[in-house]
Formats: sequence, structure tokens, C-alpha cells
Amino acid sequence: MATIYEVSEAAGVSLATVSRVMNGNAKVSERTRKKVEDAMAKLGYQPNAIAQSLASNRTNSVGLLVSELHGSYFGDLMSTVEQVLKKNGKHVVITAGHVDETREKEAIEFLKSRRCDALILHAEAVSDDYLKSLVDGKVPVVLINRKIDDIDDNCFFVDNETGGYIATKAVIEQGHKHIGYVSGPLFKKDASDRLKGHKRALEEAGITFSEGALFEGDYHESSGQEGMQCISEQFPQMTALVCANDEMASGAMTAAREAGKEIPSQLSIVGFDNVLFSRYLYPKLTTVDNPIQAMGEMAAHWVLEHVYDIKSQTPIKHLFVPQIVKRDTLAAV
Amino acid sequence: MATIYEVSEAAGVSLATVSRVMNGNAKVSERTRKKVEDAMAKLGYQPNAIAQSLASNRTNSVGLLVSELHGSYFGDLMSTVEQVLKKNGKHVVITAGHVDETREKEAIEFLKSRRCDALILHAEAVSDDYLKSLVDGKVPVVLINRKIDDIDDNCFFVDNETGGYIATKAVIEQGHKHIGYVSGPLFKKDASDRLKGHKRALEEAGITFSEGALFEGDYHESSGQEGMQCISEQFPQMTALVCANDEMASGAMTAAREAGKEIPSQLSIVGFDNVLFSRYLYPKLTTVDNPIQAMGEMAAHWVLEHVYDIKSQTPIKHLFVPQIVKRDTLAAV
DNA sequence: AACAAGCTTGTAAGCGCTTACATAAAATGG
DNA sequence: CCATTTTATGTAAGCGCTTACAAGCTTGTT
Repeated sequence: MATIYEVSEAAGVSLATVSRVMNGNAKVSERTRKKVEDAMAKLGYQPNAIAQSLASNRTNSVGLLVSELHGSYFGDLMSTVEQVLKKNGKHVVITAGHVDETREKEAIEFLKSRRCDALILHAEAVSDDYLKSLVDGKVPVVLINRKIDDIDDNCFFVDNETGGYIATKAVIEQGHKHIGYVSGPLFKKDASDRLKGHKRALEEAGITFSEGALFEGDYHESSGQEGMQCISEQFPQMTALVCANDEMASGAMTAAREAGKEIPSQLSIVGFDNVLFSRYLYPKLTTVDNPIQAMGEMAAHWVLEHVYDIKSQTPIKHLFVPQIVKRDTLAAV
Repeated sequence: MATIYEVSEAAGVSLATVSRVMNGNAKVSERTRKKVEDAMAKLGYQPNAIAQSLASNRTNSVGLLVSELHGSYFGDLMSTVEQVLKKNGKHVVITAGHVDETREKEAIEFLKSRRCDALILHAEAVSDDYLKSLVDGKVPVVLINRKIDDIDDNCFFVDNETGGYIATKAVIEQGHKHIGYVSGPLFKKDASDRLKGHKRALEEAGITFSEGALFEGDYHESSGQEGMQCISEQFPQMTALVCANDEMASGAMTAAREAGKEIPSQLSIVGFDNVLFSRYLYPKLTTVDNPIQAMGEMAAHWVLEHVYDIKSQTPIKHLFVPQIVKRDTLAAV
């Protein structure tokens, strides 16, 4: 692997000059630029990014923490962030935190130790205080899908309460009165917010919430099945089921079918997130669009603007409002 | 950010000693180790991975190239590779090549410039020769889902021809004689191999292949829909459709339903890959399991063994044989 | 022709670590 | 108790770059 030294020798110029043509910033005469470029090409020279980073204190890479590397939701997030950043010559270093406090912290430490220029975090397990101190630290940090008071400017989040509200509202508008709800794990803020919205919609419509109509799942498909079974036992009059994400909605659909219920004629189902596969389901899932891609894009733009001084045309916005996506699993009672 | 120098000062020892306790390799007395560790804790010292890499010529990170950051197939791959490597203290740097020759090369150059200790590539667009020269280069490289003669030892691949064969065989065994096929883009080796297997199965059963029964798709859902429509026009007697991946199978199912055909009573469908959502589909998709996770695991183990000298218990294997997963979209004619 | 002003290039000091080598201290043996 | 080996620590030279600063060249101007 050729080094800058060999290039400088081959081109008959100093190290500094080679560095200059590499970075294209300082002024170099056409003739020497050409000489250097030829030498680089001849040697197949490839700058050592590690050495560059050490010397310049810039890595041109931003760290991205997600909970998992698989799954539509995170796939969409990673994909969007990478696209925006790559378009501007920056790179993404991705790590997974697996919704575990220790592992999230480790992942963040890793990103910091790699001297990422900025961090984009979808952190679910670490505390607000930890994140606050992180934001107060030296490396710029933004949070996705999390709102923490005092550091609102570093947060990009969707209004989950409203999301839960509109999901249930859509169901109520179809005349349903007996509505089940499969929530996510309630220690998660997004899950409890969505539930709160659900309850508000019920209340507003004069429907009393019943404990038997609620099942606390874990956002995975299987708990949607469980939830479906559990609720239909305790709350057999149910005509509609709202699920806190699409995975669980899919599980619920499977369980409903196994129980001989037709969707949507006998049971309406609404999901949340609008991940890609919700369109593949049969019937196509009515769901609440969670603008994860828009958030990822915003976060990336924030970083470009604040860290690399690359302004984008679109203004930065922090709060995203979810919208209902009506498809085929919701029908009038 | 404290440096090793400040730690050495605080602990009253030399740089070298601090480095030694950090790396835990050389011998350091209990007393000084304690002093250093205390100093580190007090200063909140965090080693600079960039500087470590430059000095040691080791990054402890392996590069992973995938085609996209979203999608079940790549999600599974990234997730598995990360898990195996992280368990052994190594990190993954992920990049996307977007099935484009230039972008794949750029992504690989990026990984090399970051001085990854090894590369795991799911490269689809670059040539065999390019990959061969890469393998002959200095940084260890393994290929996933690609077999290139002469460098078999660096390849982990599934027998796509057999996969195509067993998919079609399964259909034939159910008595079908009029079988459509939606292939992937035929410039891709896996797509053409699967088609080859399909043709072999037909031939073996004495069924003549008809051009009208074939549609060349692009592996995306929409082309499954197109394929379904196109084939049922030109080949209306079709009773079963084999698709070269699950996404297209899902699209085909949608199109079939829109055309009023019931699955599987009027039309059997078989997919390929067995991605996660194939289980969520209704009816649940019969498909060919593509052991992407197993391949990812193997590739990671290969790297651990060859680059980091960490042996695993399971022997390295290069060829993976796909298996049919019978679910609900395949019925007797 | 002499000189200032502007360009272009070179020199050298780091960036924060690792590691071969040298040296000092402790342990061993006769 | 001294010579010899072993063990613990320090010294200093890099790793491959960037970037102040200095120095050398061109110009244009008078």
C-alpha cells in the first residue's frame, strides 16, 4: 500500500503538496497537480483514512445507533440516513444497541472511540439523563424518535400520542364501539404514548376503556397473536383491534384467521408504523404512517448543517405528525 | 478528551506502561496496574481508536458490503454477521453498494481506506476478475452468495441451481404441468442459476418449457405483479407459478387475487429465500430456504479464524444447499 | 533595476497511540 | 554475597497524514 511519502517522491514534490492536491483546498499550480495525480495513479495510491483522521481530527463519518440491524423500521432508517449522508461525501458507521442499556452504552462508546464527527441515535434503553449529558458533551448528537425536555433541538420525534389517537379515531369513525388494543412494552415511551392517545380517543367518543380489551405485547409478531387470542377471550364482543405496530397487527391477523374470523367484515384491524410489508399483507393493512424516513432525513440534514456546515434547502423540523393510511383491514361495523 | 499522556502523568508512569495495561498483553505489576486504572477512571479516559489503529495497524473492524441497508434478506445478513463478530470483540463497518458497479467499487474502496482488517462482501455488480484481484490483494476478503472459480475458499454460496430445481420439483410433485416462472434479472448469476434449475426440473418431468411462461423480473414486488399478469395472458392454462424470490411471489399473490384467482386452490405459488415476512403473508408462502444467516455466520467465523486467529468449533463450509419450506400456497392440481 | 505583493512549494511539528529496545529492579542460584 | 537470569518499566522511533509557518518564485510597478 503506497503512502503519501512514495507519491511525493515519485512526483518530485513534498509531502505537503501531495496532501494539498488530495484535499483540493489550497492552491497548487496546474503543472504540479498533474504530476502528483499521475504519480498517484501510477502507484495506485489510496489515502489512509485512519491517518487522515488522526491528523485532521475529522473522520467524515457519522455514527448511527439503531436497536436492530434487521426489521423494516430500522432498515428504512439506516437506508435513508446513509443516502443523505453519502450524497454529501460523508459515511455512516452503524451499530446496534439491542434495546439493552449496557449494550446501547457500549455501542455509543464505540462510536465515540471511532471519533465519529456526530452521532445519530435511536436509543431506547438508556436514560434521559445519560442522553442529556451526552448532548452536553463534545461530539454533536441528535436523537431519533425520542423527545427529551431541555434538549428539544437535538430531538426528532413523532407525536405518538396523536398517532394512537388517530388510529383509534379512524376505527371509531367506522362505528366501532368494542375496540381492543395490543400495546407495545409500556416501559417504552412510544408505546405508552400511543396507548394514551388510544384512551383519549375512546374517552372523547364516550367509550369506557376496559382492562380486558388491553394486551401488553412486545412489538413482535408472536405477541400480536397472543394479544388477539387473549383479548377475544376476555372481550368477546370486540369488533375492531388496534395494534401498536404493524408486526403485531400481522400476528393478530393470523390469529384472527385461525379463529375463523374474517377481516375486515368480522374484525377490523389497524396497525402502526406503515412499514414496507404492511402493503404485502392480505388484506392490505390500514395503519398509521410513522415518518421514520423523514426523521432520518432530517437528522442527517441537521448533522450536515451543524457539523459540516452544509446547508440544505429544507428547513429543519423536529416534530413529525403521523397520518392514517387507509387500506383494506378497516370496515364499518 | 483525555489522552494517554495525561493518564501516564496522573498515574506517574510512562506512556508505554499505560498502553500495556490497556492492552493487557505485556506484564505489568499489580500495583502499577492499579495506579493506571485509577488514573484512567478518574480522568474518564477513553482510548482513541483511530490512533490505536494507526499505530498498531489493526482496526478490529471488518467491513461488510451489502446491496441495500433495508430489506429482510440484508437485514438478516447484517444482523448475523454483527452478532458473531461482536461476540468476539470485533466491529462491523457496513456499506451499501446498491447493485451498481461504480458504487460497489467505491464502497469497497471506502472499507479499504478505513483499513478494515477483513472484508465480507455481498457484491453483485462487480466482475469476477475484479474480485479475484481483490482476493489476491493484501486484505483478506470473503464473498457471500457468489462462487468464483480459483478462489472457492473465499466463497460462501448457496446452490441456486438446485434451489430452482427443488422449487419446481415440489410443484411438479403436486401434479402441476403448466408452470409459470418469474425470474430475477438474468444478468445476475443467482437468477440465471435458479432458472436453469427450473428448466432441469421441467425437462426431467417431460414438460416442455415455453417462453410465454417465463417473465424476467427485477426481484422487486411490483415485477411479481407484472409477471403474474403477463404470464397469465400468454399462458392462461397455468396452474402454478414459481418465483425467483419472495418479494416477487408476494406481488404475484396480490395480482392473482386481483384477477380473482384463489390461492392455492386455483393457483399455487412458490417463492425463494424464505425471508421473514414470507410467514406473514396470507396464505403463508411455500418457499425455498436460502440460508443467508448460515452463510453470514460462516463468513464471520472464517474471518475470526483466518484474521484474528480465533478458532470456532464448527468446521468451515462453503457450499450451502437450499431446502424447500412447505407452507400454504402450494396445493395439488 | 529594485522591490513589494501575491503565489506556490517546502519544512517540520504534531495527532495519540504501539512496540522494539534499553535499562533498572528483583529474583535465583551457587 | 555476587553473578546471572528474569521481570518490570522507561525511552524513543515510528504509523501516514495535516497544517502552521517559512522560504522561494513570479509578477507588476515605479
